[in-house]
Amino acid sequence: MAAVNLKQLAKILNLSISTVSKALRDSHEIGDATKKRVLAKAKEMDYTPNPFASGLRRNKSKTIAVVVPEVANNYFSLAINGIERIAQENDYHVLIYLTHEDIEKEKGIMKHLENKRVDGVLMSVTMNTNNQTHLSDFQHKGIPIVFFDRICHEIETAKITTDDYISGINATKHLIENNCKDIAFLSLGDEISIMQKRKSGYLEELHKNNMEVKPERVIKCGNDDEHNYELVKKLLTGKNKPDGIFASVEKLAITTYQVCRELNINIPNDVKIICFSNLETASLLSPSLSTITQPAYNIGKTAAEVMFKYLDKNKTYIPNENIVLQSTLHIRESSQQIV
Amino acid sequence: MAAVNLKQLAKILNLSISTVSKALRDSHEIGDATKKRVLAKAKEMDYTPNPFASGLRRNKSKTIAVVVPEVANNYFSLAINGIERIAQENDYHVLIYLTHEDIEKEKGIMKHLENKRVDGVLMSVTMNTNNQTHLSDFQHKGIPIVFFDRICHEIETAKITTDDYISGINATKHLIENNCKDIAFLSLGDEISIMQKRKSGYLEELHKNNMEVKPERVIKCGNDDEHNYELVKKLLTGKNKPDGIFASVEKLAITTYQVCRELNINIPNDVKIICFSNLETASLLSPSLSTITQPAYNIGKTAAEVMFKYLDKNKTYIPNENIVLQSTLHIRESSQQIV
DNA sequence: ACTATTTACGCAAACGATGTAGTAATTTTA
DNA sequence: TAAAATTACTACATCGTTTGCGTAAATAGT
Repeated sequence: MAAVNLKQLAKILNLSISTVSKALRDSHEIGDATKKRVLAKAKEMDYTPNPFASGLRRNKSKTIAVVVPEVANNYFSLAINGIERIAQENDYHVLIYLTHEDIEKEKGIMKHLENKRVDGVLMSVTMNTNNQTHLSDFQHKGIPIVFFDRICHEIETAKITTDDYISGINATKHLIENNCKDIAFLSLGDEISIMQKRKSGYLEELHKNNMEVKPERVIKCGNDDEHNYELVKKLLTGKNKPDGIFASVEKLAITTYQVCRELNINIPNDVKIICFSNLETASLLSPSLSTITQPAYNIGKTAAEVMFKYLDKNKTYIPNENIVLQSTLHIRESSQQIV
Repeated sequence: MAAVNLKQLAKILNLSISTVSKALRDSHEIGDATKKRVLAKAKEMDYTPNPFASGLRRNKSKTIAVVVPEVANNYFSLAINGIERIAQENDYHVLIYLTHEDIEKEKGIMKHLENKRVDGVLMSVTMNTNNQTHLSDFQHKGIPIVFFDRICHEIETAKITTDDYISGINATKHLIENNCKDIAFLSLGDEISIMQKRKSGYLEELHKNNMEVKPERVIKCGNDDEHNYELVKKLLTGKNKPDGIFASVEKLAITTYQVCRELNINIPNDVKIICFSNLETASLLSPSLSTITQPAYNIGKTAAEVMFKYLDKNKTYIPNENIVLQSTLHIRESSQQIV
């Protein structure tokens, strides 16, 4: 019942502890016959090395951490799926930490992880992460970070993103092609880079089409869903309504749908909507929702692969590298001009 | 930059390692003045104890594992949310493992966890977990398990579930009240207890209403989405179609929606649908989806709380306990008789 | 004033695995 | 055939913390 350890195995086999240890690690110092004997007994006794002992000795945790804002989110849960897959393949364990978009919580989590509990961190920062000293401090402790999606430009490391700027352009262009004259952009905060990029694409495309860029059409939403609801409601109330909405994240599109339902605004007749989303049921919504869909699973998978590429080589320093995966545009009813 | 350890702290403070250690743990053996001096220096030097060393010494990992079939699933991601919250409050770390409904993977994961890497496991078993020896073996290693939702009756421990039998009755009753004469039940496998309970509720209610219980109306779906699609398509093709569908899990309802779309079957006119689901966008679907919604966040939270109740007392044995939380029925368009 | 007790600290042995440095016995080499 | 090299093992220090025990000095008790 109690876990068997090397000492007990050694005693039973009439060998020294180090011989058993080496045999299990297939060292050349140990004879083949002995190795076989040890392996057999170890299997029989169901021996498995104590991770704390070897972690302490080898200074390796065989664990990575994933730090994300939320898990009850289609994008992040798919990314975690990809990460977990690669971690299992590499015989690694995955710790998960949720920041709930709280920068203080993010700092606290990083502090907790500084003590070598993990070999590396995969993260998507908070919407409020405008200052990165807690991240560079962390890096200087010798633990590598790889960013995905919500990256931190100032930190030198690998960053996995999607083509947010292009997607921003394409989404906006699509709305314009479908006759939108006045497009609003729903942003989630404005600190983080993906928002800047998506917004840049939006602004750039407006500009290219000689459309007026009205600052009040960029709505800075946040983490409080009710407040977001009010913001969107205000946007869609009164005479001066936009006829197109580009939501930078899924939940803001959902909020918009709810507001439209309350205000009896018809999508896409009165207002057209497109958004970044990994919603499975996008095509089943009423009306079906046009999305820019990020390859979330692959983003997670890629982030993990990059991390392990360096961990395998025992490199704690990961040089700057930008890996950009492509999102796909799924045009559905919510953004289409009705003919 | 390199992490500072007790030895270095002790040298700087001109104290012994044990004094520093005890001071940090607020031992009564250490004088107040010394304690203050140590605490201050530790903070200044940013000391944090090595988790492997203390884990090894104290035989405590300060970590729990969550083993679930999927994470890209509204129910489980909400549950994880609740678990993570409680874990953070208790200064614990959360490892996550996905079985992808693969019983062999589940066994492998449990084997990996046997070596005291975690202090406890919160789990929802695979749809195929019909044999529990790997779980009882695990328990006998002295690591407690708490089950949530997909429980294993045979294992003696705490189990957090919802009122699945009652919900099964209520959902079926609701369909009958809305004039359904021939209701199909979409099951996910048939091994696990929640399926048995949901199905029992369904069968019981049919029986109570003197409705014929046709075995072919219980469709055993699985983990292969395409195969499920075919099963549902077959169910809804031809003359002898059911006029009501009770989907035991969210994804089977989504599949049903997709099939209905392909076959041009009108919901709820031709067939009414209700399902267990934590889909945020249930009310935005076309038609809006009637659901039995489980308190997923609270289930996770409760499971974690029960676990910590025992971990705090250093009890590795958790006696049998069934905690049942209530689901709520949300009636929407998909199941309603049109008047 | 002389013995008990308390206070405040240090020593050293764990925890379990790993890896370096040894050491006999055997084999190879010159 | 003596020296060198290889083989197959063991002893032991080490990773960083924790903790039981020991012990001086200070304090209290009689």
